[in-house]
Amino acid sequence: MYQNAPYTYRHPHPAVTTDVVLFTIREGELQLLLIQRANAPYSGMWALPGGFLEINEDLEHCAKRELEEETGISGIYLEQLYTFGRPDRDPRERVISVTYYALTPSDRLTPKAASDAKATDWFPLNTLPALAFDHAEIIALAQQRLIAKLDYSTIAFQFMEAQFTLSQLQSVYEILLGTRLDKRNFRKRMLALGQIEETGEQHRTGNHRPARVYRVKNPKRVEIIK
Amino acid sequence: MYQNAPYTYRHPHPAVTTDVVLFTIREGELQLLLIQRANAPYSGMWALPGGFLEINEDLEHCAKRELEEETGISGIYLEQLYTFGRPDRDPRERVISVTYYALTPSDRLTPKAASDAKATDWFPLNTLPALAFDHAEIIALAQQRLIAKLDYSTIAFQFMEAQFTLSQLQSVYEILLGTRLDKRNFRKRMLALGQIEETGEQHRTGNHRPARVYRVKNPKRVEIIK
DNA sequence: TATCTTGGTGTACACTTCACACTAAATAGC
DNA sequence: GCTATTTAGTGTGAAGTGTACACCAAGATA
Repeated sequence: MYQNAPYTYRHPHPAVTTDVVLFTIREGELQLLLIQRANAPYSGMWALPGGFLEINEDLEHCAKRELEEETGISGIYLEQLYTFGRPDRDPRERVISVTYYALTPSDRLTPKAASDAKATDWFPLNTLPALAFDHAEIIALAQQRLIAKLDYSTIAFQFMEAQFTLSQLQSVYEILLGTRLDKRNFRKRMLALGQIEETGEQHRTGNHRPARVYRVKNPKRVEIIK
Repeated sequence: MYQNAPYTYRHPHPAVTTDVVLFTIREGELQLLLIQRANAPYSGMWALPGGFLEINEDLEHCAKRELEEETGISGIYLEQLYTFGRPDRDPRERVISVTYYALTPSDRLTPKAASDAKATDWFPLNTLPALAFDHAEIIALAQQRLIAKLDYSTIAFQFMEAQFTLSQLQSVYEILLGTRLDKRNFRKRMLALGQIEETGEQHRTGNHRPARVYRVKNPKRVEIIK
């Protein structure tokens, strides 16, 4: 199958891939999206969605394309995480992986069975299956970065639907931080950011007072806050 | 010259390089190290020290090796900055550049004329020469990251010699932030970090009281501070 | 010994963060 | 339709953190 190989270089070149750590909040937990590998190496094991960079493709485009091809998910905001390049991280050849992370609301998902019939599923971070390559390391770094960013950015808003209540937002923060937060202080802080506004609508559910509905003023934008 | 080219792939592969943004404080300014290109493309223009990844070499090793080969500077702590990969960023072929940044005290430098006779020099950030490739963009990002990290890490200690006075440290912060700082508050804050300690020695210079000398407790380590 | 220069120190006020408890509005069951 | 239940929504005081600010100390020089 290499018989027509037309790509020849004077010096050896590594392959370049992108991989995406896509987080969501589901079932009261932080979860992430994995695909099951159909082929060697690591056949049957789970891995981050990702794949090889095309020769005239922007890195971020590659990450988005592979994510969509493998999981059907598109239109989300990616942020570059880190570039992994240990010489032995892929047994086939030298592979440099430029990794990205992203957050999505839990309904936007529909991780449809991908084109090439691999399985696709969400996993809670504390019950991950056996992972291919150095993907466990990548995930650990992504989680660390996500938690750190909670403190000084509006990154958590990316977990929210277009419309949400303050209780829902608080619940997201509580899950991510692993602690309960004070309701009054939380609301004060969120409103003081000036990044969300009331829609005027109400959200009714269950036998209790309805909640005011909010939206993010400029979604797709992660603001850095003092 | 391609006649013996033995490196053949089924799919096209990009080249991978590393580039390093090395900052120092010199002459009361933030400066960075550039090398003058001897060959096309961008011959005669200035560029970040860096070069092609060897096929079995770790990314960070490559960055350190190229830095040493081109400038004679070694033994400094690098941190990965970002990976740049716009398809047209290098006119020769597709090149992905994994960039690093680093800080060094101003005396450790000796940017010796490099092996292949290119010029090497320090430049203040506001009077940079014409830069090759997308290196202006890389430098801008590195500077932004450096300033941001001042706030929540001990990164500035990496500009210091092994021994330094609090006035010298304050001067570094003032140059980086572009403002004057209050002496008492600055000292209080630095000492409260618990990252520096007195050596017991004194630093005498000029006709005034000598200054106490401090050292960083664990150099080579950038601590994240609340 | 007087002058000059940088090194070194404490306190009061403003502001931010944190702890804390009750009323409001809707639903469901009787 | 009244009561119970459940989540939504609101303010204040205390503690802690950050900021502004001025004088004495120690050595060098003339």
